[in-house]
Amino acid sequence: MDKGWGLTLDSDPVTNFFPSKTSSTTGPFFRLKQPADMFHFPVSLAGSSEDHHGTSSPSDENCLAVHEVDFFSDKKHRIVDDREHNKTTAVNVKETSYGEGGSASDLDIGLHLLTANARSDQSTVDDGLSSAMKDKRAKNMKDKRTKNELAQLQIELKRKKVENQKLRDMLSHVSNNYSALQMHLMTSTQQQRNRGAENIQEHETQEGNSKVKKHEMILPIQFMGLVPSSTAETSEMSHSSEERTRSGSPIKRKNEISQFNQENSSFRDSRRISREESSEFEDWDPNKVQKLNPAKPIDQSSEAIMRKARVSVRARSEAPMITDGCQWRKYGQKMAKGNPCPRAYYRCTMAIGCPVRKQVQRCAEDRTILITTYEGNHNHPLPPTAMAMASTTAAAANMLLLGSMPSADGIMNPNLLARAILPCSSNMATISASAPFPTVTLDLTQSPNPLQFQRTPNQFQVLFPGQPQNLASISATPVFSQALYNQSKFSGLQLSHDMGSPQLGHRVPHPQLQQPPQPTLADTLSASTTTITNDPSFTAALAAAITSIIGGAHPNSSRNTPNSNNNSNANTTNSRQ
DNA sequence: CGTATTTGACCTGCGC
DNA sequence: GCGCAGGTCAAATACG
Repeated sequence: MDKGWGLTLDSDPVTNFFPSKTSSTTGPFFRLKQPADMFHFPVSLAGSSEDHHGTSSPSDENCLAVHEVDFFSDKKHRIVDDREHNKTTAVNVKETSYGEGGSASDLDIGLHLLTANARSDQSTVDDGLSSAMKDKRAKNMKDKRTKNELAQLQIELKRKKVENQKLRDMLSHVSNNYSALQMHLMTSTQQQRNRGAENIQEHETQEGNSKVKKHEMILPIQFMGLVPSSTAETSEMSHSSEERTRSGSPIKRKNEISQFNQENSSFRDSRRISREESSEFEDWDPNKVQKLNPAKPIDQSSEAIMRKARVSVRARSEAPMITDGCQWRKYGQKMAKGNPCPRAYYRCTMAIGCPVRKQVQRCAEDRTILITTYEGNHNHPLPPTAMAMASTTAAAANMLLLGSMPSADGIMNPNLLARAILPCSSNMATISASAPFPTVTLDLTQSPNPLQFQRTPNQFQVLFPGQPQNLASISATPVFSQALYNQSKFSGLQLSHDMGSPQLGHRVPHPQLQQPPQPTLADTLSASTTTITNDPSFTAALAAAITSIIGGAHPNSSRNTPNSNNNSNANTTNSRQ
């Protein structure tokens, strides 16, 4: 502060100028009022340096260097390079400061010194300047203003980028917290039920209980698809076929085994598989694994079903496929019987060896409806935009898993289960246990105006119980997935229990099966609604979910097709070719 | 030129 | 055993 003056103006929109680095190091001193400005000052300085050098001219040496920097706040700061008492500079300070609405009262003591000095010398200086010099100077000023506007825009751009990055970090953080909280809630609920069940089933062996607990701890993690589960995935892939045979009707078991063997045989073909995938499957052997893991009947069989459980999402979309946040690579297309539209096969490419696949096909009856069928669990973290759909499908798959438990009829009545699971919207979610794989269908085509939700998410609590069409949109949220998951557990198991299950003897009984005070669906709905409405991340999750649904219908969303998304992951799946 | 998509061939299961 | 259908592979092709 020993050689320059700083001044500030709050309402002067005059274009600013930055001093060159040279000037800033040799003499002029910048004084900024607020510490926050110091944070961004280096960025501004860098831009200003270019401006000054780019317009350097003899006259520039006499030109004013007044800089107005619009930082985060609305306050604008003018930095003055006094150019060592140059009188011309002083004149321009006066012109720009007062002539455009600047208030002298806003000036600090430095300005007063400067302007006082300028006023005293103004007449003589102006008299000595030729009109040509004035024009030239005006031109230079204009150029500098333009360039500074550009610099300012660049600064703004940088600032926006920084803010975006911060927001992304925050969103990621919130998502992680949300996931953790969600899982904590789930495990707590499970443990609570376990405690209640343990009071009743005292005859159960300690081993059986440990299996159940392990099972219930594993499922939420995998089903929600919120954490990397490479180990879980590999274990999932190493399920014994024998355990698969315990989990369904003879037909279903046969299909599962054959399908799995088909996969296994193809995966074992070293010519066809990548090293990453082969490492995941090459050692698979039903008998071998059965020997190695003789004491994991529950999670093995459940995960085996999960592997083949499918979640079909029906949504209206003009795009080739809906935007679900994941990256997919198309690996095949086939004409399916009974549908003139081809069925496309996609594989998740967000991580090496991710087993998730999906089929995309247009509805034969209504070409505007896009049917996307998901299969498998992601073995990698998901971006927030993908979390919604992934968790929804995972929860639905879990609904299948628990709903397809063996019963007297092999598999319980799908329609009955669907109505029990989603009593308020049985026409939205349907379950098909027909061969080859159990499939739950989420019909999102009945949502009249999803944007309405985006605008007024608070309506959710009101609309949830009574408006199935909105439930469709809701179902795409992780929260509702949680509700779906819980409901499926309650309903499915309750039905299983009611209908009797002679084959349950082969499995470790679920605590819920023998827990007298079963939560009612109303309780579940109420709890789910409370959870949803109290969840601070719900709005973001809902927005992401809706975006994932709507995005597919947007013409521009086609850029999110595998064509455009797989660039960064191309070597992931292409490496095997 | 690297990567993604296309598309015919191939594999497997299932029904007859 | 044969044909059909679903699913996958991988060479050919397209694309940026």
